[in-house]
Amino acid sequence: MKKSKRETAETRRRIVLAAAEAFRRNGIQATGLADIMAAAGLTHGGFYRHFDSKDQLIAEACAASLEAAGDVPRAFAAHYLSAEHRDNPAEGCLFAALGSELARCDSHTREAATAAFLKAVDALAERYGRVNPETAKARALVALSAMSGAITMSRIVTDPKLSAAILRHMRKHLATV
Amino acid sequence: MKKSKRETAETRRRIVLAAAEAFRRNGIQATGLADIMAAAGLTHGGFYRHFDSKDQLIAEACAASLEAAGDVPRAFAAHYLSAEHRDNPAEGCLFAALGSELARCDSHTREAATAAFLKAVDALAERYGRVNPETAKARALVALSAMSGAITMSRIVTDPKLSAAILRHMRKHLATV
DNA sequence: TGTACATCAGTGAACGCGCGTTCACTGATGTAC
DNA sequence: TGTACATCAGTGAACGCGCGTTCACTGATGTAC
Repeated sequence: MKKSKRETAETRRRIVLAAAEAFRRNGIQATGLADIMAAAGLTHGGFYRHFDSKDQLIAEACAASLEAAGDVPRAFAAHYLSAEHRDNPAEGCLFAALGSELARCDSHTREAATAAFLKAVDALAERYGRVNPETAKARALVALSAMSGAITMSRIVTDPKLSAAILRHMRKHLATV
Repeated sequence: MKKSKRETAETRRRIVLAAAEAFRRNGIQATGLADIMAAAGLTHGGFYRHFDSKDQLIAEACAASLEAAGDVPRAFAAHYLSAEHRDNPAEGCLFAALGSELARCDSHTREAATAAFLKAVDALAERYGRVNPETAKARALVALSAMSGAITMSRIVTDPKLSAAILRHMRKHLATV
């Protein structure tokens, strides 16, 4: 059942994207390779034709999640701090979905995360207009950290009103900065 | 080898505290019951004389972590956003250490977390002086979410200077609010 | 207060299970002639 | 262009391992008389 090079590359990509979603939805440790392979429409035996280890997939899946986030869109904070984002971690921000797990990942994964974070910081800083670049970058650092913390807290809390209040007040707060 | 009631209660407490530390240090899923029992100076077989399940221990250990945090001390933000706190998750804030894992825990655990978060919000709000209570509470919500996000980001990032900058800028930012 | 007995905290071995990983095998693909 | 063969993506079963959980057993404790 050998596949063409193009099919092989597509399969590999499918596995990475399935992993990126599953990790954000259920956590890295809680997601088994068999789950991911099944989500990609395969059996788990074939995994090692594409990757050396689960750790390698983790690094690539996280990089893919961060890449998919892309540049910071207009009205970024409003969308980031929405109930929709809170309720759909699988399609949302990696830092919010996996923050504390990410902090314990190996250096490959954390370096990918660092690069993507810096890229997001720069993209956001550019939108701060006519302040000096250092100040803009500092603001962006603060805003991104604060936003990911707010989404995480809004997901932990069991009271829906409190959860909504966390997002609403953080939105207002960042609008005034 | 039956133990006295007092000894039994002390043992139970020791298990909970060992779990609270181990969970924050290594993550909840990554920490085995045998690890915890060994840290408490016991063999793993005795676990079920004290708890019904790992989930029950998770809830109690998280509650203990949150309780140990206690009231919001003076110069709270400066200490919370320190390199020392960043480098010692085992003795630090539960939300920062386990945020994304906590968001996937059962309702018992998340309710304990919610109650403790609200308590911390109120304690911090009181320190905002002469603004009206609602505004103070909103500020406290924002500050606590932002701080936990900043510590988490500072732990993910591999560049020490960037990590320090995240904490420094968040400290400055919250000082001006 | 002293004795006989039921309780139960803790031990250490065992359980089933799911995990990451490996492997023999299949058969379509790509390559060499 | 056609044929023969090596490659290798994917399957499905198996591996060892560590996990949460259970259990028979031990012996000090607390209780009933």
